[in-house]
Amino acid sequence: MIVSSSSTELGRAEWAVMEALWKRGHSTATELQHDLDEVHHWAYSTVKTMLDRLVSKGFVEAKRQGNVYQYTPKVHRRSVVARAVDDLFDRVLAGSLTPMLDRLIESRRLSPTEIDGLREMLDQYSDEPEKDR
Amino acid sequence: MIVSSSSTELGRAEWAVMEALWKRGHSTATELQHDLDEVHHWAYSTVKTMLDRLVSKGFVEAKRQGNVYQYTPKVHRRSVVARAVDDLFDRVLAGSLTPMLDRLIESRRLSPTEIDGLREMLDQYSDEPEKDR
DNA sequence: CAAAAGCCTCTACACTTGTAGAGACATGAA
DNA sequence: TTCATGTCTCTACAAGTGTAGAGGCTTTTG
Repeated sequence: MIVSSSSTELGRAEWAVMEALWKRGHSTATELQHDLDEVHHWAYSTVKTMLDRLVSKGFVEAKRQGNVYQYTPKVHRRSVVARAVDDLFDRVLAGSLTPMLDRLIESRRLSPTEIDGLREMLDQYSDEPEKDR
Repeated sequence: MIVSSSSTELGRAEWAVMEALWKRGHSTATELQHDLDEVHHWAYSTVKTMLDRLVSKGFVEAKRQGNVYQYTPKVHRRSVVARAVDDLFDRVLAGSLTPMLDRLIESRRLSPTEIDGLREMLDQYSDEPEKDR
């Protein structure tokens, strides 16, 4: 097959597929399609296309096993999330962070536990020497 | 002119134009094009297209003054940022926030001042009663 | 007035993303 | 062996996004 592209970004649907794949660790297209079917009613070929695109973007690895492909994430969720966050910064916030943090707080998305965790991180962070910028 | 679309999301270039417009408060296409020219070498018509798309998306208002259009933001930066942040959450983080905060810290994007600010916000936040979820 | 300059409108095109149908191949069951 | 079933490959298409050229009106200027 010849699907080719190479952007670094994932669309919504692609994310959903990645999430499903991360959840399973590795999987076939059919399995994923079933998993995803609970939420998104995508045809097999839709999921397959997504997977193949993810492969050409380097997020997923495909190994043929007999006549079936096993797909495996090639990247950790952490790092992809990191990229997405960075992306939002560069793209949207362009340097000014506080509006975002502000928003985090405002929208009540932080659980008390998360707040504590964040406090710890902050403490830790301000102890450490500053790296760049 | 008949450019029509209506998604709620802004692409990179659209963001850049919005930023430039917010900075000025209101502006003509030509002015914006000049402003943006320092970073992005966009043709006049490129900027104009962006503006018109932003208008049909409801982010910007266009008023004809004589033979020239004055463009004005119809939405506050805050709220658009908020939307973008929410979007990233729903799309990417799907509930688990800490990786994101983690990332914030990790990437050294927080200035000491911001950290202090954040501390304050956290304090304030944990005093307030919890709203939903 | 004629030419230049400035801003506008139209139109277009390539790439990305979401979504999927149609037909091909293989493999197990009748 | 033939058929059904599972899986794959190819192809396509619409909407969204980045990018811009070409040509048209109007206002300024020589």
